[in-house]
Amino acid sequence: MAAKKNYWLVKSEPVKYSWGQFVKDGETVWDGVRNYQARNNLKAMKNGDEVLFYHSKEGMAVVGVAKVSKEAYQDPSTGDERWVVVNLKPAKALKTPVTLEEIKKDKKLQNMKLLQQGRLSVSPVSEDEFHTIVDHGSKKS
DNA sequence: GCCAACGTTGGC
DNA sequence: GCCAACGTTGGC
Repeated sequence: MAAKKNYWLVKSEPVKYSWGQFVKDGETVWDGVRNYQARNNLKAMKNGDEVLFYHSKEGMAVVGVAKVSKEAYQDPSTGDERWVVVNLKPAKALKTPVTLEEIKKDKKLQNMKLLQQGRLSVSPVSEDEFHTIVDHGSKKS
């Protein structure tokens, strides 16, 4: 076991699907991804991988951490075989949301895909970046 | 609400 | 296979 764990970041517009709703649901199917890069990232997710949950537009902050509870499978919301989904479960909420502004200010986070490619909805995060963010989120600001 | 950036599509 | 047009996303 103990294959190396990977880290990711997914975004959602809170208007559409918020962290609060996610926690209430207990588990969700991450569907609606219609972008190849994002799709490839979904496919690379493994059970137990940790995923930063980011609110785009309204909020613009990482608000919690989720875990992959089911690896990629065919998107049930479309017959198109190209698209896949994963299941995610909330792992823990961040005490303080880590805002985009804060991420931009942190030297260690300058290489994040989030900053380089703002529009990508599922992106890889390095272990360092992951821990840095969770660190920010566990502090009172 | 606006605008810029990017990805995707379709015509050639 | 290339490139222009279009649509969508997301920050401000």
